[in-house]
Amino acid sequence: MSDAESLKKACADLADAELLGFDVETTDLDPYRGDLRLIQLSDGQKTKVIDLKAFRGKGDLKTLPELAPLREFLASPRQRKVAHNAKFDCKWVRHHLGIEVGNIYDTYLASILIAAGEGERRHGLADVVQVFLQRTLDKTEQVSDWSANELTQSQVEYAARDAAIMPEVYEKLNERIEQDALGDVLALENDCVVPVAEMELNGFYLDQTRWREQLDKVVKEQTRSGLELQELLAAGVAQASLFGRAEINLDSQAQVSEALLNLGVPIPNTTRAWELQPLAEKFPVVEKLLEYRGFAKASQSFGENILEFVEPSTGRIHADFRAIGAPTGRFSCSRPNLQQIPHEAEYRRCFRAPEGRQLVIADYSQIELRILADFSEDANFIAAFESGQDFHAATAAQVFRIKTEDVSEDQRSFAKRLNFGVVYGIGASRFAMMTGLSQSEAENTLRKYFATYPRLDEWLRTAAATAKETRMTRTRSGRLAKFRFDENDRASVAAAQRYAKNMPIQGTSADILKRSLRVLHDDIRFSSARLVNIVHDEVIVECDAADAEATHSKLESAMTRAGNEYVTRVPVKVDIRTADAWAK
DNA sequence: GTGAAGGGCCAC
DNA sequence: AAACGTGGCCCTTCAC
Repeated sequence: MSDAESLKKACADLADAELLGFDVETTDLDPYRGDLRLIQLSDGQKTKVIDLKAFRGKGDLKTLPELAPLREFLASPRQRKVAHNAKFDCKWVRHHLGIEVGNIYDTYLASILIAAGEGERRHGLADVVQVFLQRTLDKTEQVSDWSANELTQSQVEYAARDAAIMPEVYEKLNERIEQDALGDVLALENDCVVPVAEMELNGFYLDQTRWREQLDKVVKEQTRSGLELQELLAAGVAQASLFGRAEINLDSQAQVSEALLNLGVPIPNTTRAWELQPLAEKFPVVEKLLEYRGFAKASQSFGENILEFVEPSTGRIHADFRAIGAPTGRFSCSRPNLQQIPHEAEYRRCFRAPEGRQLVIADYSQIELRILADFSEDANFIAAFESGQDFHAATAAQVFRIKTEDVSEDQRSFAKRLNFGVVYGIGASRFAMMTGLSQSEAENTLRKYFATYPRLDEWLRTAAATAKETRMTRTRSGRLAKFRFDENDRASVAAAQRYAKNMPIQGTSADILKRSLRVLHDDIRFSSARLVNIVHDEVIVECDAADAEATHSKLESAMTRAGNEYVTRVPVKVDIRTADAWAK
């Protein structure tokens, strides 16, 4: 339909439904580039396909009175809107109709939660319909031309079908969600859809001039370093090649390895930085290679490519966040990945607040260790946090049985690396390699560590043992991870056990971050504050300079409250600052 | 030309 | 022989 009267009637027709399939068709994948063409709503019996093309000519869709019934309908929390990858639909409705969709149920996220990290299962709507309804869904019209003046019968039918099937998909999926006790974690995920959709629409402002200045510097350095490296490597190639000096592709590890061999450098199995590092002192060419690699990485991964993601109409970067990017529940981010911007100030200072705005940057302090303390209920581990002192120094004091003020820099460093290693299920050999201790010294230190924290030791052992039996584990929200391993393959058992130790910790951290996004969203509504980036345990909000103080306390409070919902035996600490830019 | 695999490295 | 968890993206290499 495409007129005001029938739109009003359509909304009234569906008003009594508790559950509605919800879908949109658009002329592009990017809401900043294309138009929202169709909105489809269905209770499973009655299906309404609303063509916005006719309304577009009449004014701004955000305020057009004729669309008011639709906007109210979508915003209302009364009907549950069931959509597949609802983030997509929410972004379009938010951007083009100015509406925050109320009461979302995302079957895409539900399907991923049910799969619990198992197998290579796909989660497109057609895949989910196949698995849960044993029916084949034709998606060929998905990529058809949705900008045509007149849509074909086939297009309209396709659009209607996608919405009409959703209530049925919901029934089947939700049955499994209940069976697998995934209701709470799905609610957590559904609550995040709108905050994440808005974060992507908000984008993160990048100072392109600063970025380019930094890039120019790096490229110059890379060129200089590359020439010098070429010089040093040429000596090796000259002997090997009758034609004398040949250009080496410095980005080819095969060519570089060969040249290094010719120079008599005893290269290890790999040419990774941490393997080459010990050789750098003896061989200037290795040192030069490492220097070159640093500049190459910087210019290739954090150069022009990032600038290409700046949306011209906003001057900002609108990255793509996947809510369940990892089976642990962590987000992943791409195009570009704003979660891997180098920590150095030269890069992060380019991500700044525009004129008149400020950034409020908050992160959970040592959240994974606090979660581990909370899980294990180890009195000493908890005490180390409750002391309020430097945590790694406090553990060093406990492990080495000395006063905190007597802890040496070395001892603190050992404690720090142990604390982090433990979260990943580290073994003595890896710890030895990491610290330069001998195997037996490493074993000794680990033994002392676990003697200090007996309940922690116990928790980790139980996690590993249970994993072997049940082949699954959960986070605090009930997020489930299943894993496969071959009982006869010791390496695969060990890998599964490390995962079983780490997943509940990493995953609970993800739960907490997600919860904080929802709490924050509700707290900053109707203010100038906008969520612009998240990095696993960090949240970045941009706001008017005048609102900085209020935003600061709202963010701190939201994150603390979210943390306290999942971590109760250990204090949750949020480090927070207001700044012009992301850099410290 | 396109795509997958592998090495390498950035983040937490 | 041995590897400490989760990602994305760059480049080269190699197959089609």
